[in-house]
Amino acid sequence: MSLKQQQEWYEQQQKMHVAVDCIIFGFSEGKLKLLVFKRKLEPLSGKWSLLGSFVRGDEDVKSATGRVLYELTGFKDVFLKELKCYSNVDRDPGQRCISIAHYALIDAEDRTKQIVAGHDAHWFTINELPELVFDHTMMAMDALEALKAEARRQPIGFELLPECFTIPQLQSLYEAIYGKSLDSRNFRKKVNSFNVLLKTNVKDYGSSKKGAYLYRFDEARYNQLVASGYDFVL
Amino acid sequence: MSLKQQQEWYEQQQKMHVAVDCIIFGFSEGKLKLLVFKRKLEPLSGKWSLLGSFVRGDEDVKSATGRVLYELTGFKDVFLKELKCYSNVDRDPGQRCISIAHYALIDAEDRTKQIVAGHDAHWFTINELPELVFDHTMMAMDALEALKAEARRQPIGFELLPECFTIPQLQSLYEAIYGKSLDSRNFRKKVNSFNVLLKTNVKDYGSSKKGAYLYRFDEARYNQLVASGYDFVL
DNA sequence: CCAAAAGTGTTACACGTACACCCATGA
DNA sequence: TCATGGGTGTACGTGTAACACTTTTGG
Repeated sequence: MSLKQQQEWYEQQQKMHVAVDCIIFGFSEGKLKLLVFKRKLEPLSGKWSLLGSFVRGDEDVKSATGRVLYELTGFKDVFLKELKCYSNVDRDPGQRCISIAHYALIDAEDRTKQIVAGHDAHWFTINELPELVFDHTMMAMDALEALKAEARRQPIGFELLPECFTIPQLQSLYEAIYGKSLDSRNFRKKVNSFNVLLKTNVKDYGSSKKGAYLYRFDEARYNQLVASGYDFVL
Repeated sequence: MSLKQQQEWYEQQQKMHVAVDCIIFGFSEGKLKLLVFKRKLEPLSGKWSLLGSFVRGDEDVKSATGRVLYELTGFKDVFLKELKCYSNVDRDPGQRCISIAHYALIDAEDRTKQIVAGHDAHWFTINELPELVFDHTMMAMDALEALKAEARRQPIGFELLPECFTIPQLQSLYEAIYGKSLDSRNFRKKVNSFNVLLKTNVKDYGSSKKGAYLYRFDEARYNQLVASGYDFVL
């Protein structure tokens, strides 16, 4: 096949819109939450929707997700993991459009409140999600499953917490992810066995009179654990 | 935003070619293998390549993968699992083109020999792979990692074997996937504990004088195990 | 009778899991 | 002083991993 023929053949093939959608997980008030936005485009303008965008000609899919996440939340270097490609022929009533979904883990407490207000966005607890446009509800369910599965392979829980956190906070995060309560003694034992926590001398009195010690985590050791594929079952 | 504006906006967005590629795993002669094809298109015509195709307007991504797999190998209802979306801007020197890769598990012994000959294809042992076009080598490496990870979650090993197989065959398959040797007593104990094997009275004398009993697996029990998310660590 | 692969049990150790009480503090 | 959440140790059972010998049969 000549180069010209090849170019013609490429042209014959149907092109498609390629979008990205992002399931944004956060953790606040002891609950696992999802950040969803009021859609600004027809069709279904005004309905709740995941964060999304079309992929530009000069960026790859993950960059596109990172870009739109940055544009709307100001967060950079967010934990982003590819979930799945959604490609049903009629998933978008506008035009043929496939979407590659990623999920993101961010610290919801932090600066997000203003951002949320400024973009018609809202944090919903995962089991109180409103109806979402298109196949976004499916994406959210799939992402939750993936998060559960991933939580036992990697210590991703930390991505959802602020820099300093208490053990009870960490435990309640894992309880929220797994949807069941854990024994605090066994939890501490396990977490300590990984040697990824650095105890500070500071106590957090936010949720008890006695106060709980704040920890930060040991990045080096943490990355080492992730790289070695350690199993993080809690 | 009006419907017209929305349509215009959709149109402004760059469309892309959307392709699928398929990493086809097989198991024969005690080795884990990959089926690769001589590329028939410029650029890089004649080089080794994974099985691929463009996605048509009337099919989703997984269907497209299934279709091209069927067209070239005649296999239907193959185990297919989405791997990852490859979307580097310059991954295809022809045009901007993203590709969603799946991996497939098929019984390599079976009917594939004629097919292979008829399509300029070849089974390569995974650690003797030739150079592949574009980012296909990366896809193959990623697929192997994913297969290893998946093998401990689901009893996918069976997909790669003929209907009847011996325990030593099954063991050597897992040894090939994990890249290490396993203790035969522990292996049998573990496999038996799943109750997915049905012993036949037939022996296979292909690899020993004594002969090894052939087993088939219990579909019902197998599907039940997969559904319950049982951990299949060997 | 020998080589080559199939098949079979037991033991030690690690890890997961269940479980109850004291501590520190603010109200 | 009491209510609330933080923090600690032990005992038991399950599952994993290490280990060697007998059986069958074709050449």
